Amino acid sequence: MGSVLDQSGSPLTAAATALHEPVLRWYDANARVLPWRQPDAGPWAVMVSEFMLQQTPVNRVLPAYHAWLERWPKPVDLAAEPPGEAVRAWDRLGYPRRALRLHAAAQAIVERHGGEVPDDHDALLALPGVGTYTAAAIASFAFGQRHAVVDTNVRRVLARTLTGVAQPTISPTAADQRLAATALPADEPTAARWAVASMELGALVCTARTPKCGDCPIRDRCAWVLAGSPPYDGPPRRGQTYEGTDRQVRGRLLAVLRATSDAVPKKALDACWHDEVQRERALDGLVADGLVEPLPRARYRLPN
DNA sequence: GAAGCGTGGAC
DNA sequence: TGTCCAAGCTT
Repeated sequence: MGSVLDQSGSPLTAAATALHEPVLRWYDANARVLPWRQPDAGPWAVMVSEFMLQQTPVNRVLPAYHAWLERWPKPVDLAAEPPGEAVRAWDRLGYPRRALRLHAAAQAIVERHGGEVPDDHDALLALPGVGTYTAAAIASFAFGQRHAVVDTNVRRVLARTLTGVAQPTISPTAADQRLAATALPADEPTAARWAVASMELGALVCTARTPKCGDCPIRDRCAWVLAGSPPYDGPPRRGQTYEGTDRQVRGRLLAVLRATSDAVPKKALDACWHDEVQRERALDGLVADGLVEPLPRARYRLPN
């Protein structure tokens, strides 16, 4: 599939290479100070941050992140706890299955890697809850390796600057990965800096809603801006409904269980939602997911 | 490949 | 006010 146009030395590669210097300079001057970027943040801290940042904004992650690492400074500390404690400490970050997977990943790290977060991309990818993005992010941010780190920010930056469209495709594609790989600087340390810098540019300047093109270090070579910033022209992005969904019911049930370490009578859970059919379905789903443990005499708690 | 999975802030 | 969006993963 490798067209000549995708190989090094192509116009696309030249366009990408022209972005590196200004973006790296911009990052050095404008990067946010975030705890997982500090010198004392090891691979475990980076890994915890990446799990929490999957679909949850930075500002809401910060308090949970600090509490988590204070309580569980190493993978072995988390692995020694019941999974329910991870779910409780997850608080209201959302998608609590991530807490379960982070706990399972910590156990796998203890069992397979001597308690140290592995630096190998494939070993990372094999951990529960670690997909393409997170494996590349940990390998790049924590270990300085050269990987295409493709999240929604990077997809948007590349869609605008190189493809010339207002928004990336609705879901990630193999083409995104190829484009990001093409845009990656050749040498390892520069690639690692580019990964975090291009992501930060997407988070702070090249934003989804109202991009701050006036502050952008590469506006003079952005394909989208040079094309006159044409509006999004693609299939409608279906918004997520939430009110009345099983998700909402699950959230309410779990909120009750998080609030106490005691076994909760089913009657207390029944008060969460009026529709019995939906309520039972949601509760069954939580049990099936391992987020809730049923006990004798119609009682429930977070898993032990 | 689509669907399912939380929660809250911003405009 | 409702819609969109936020460092995705799993089945």
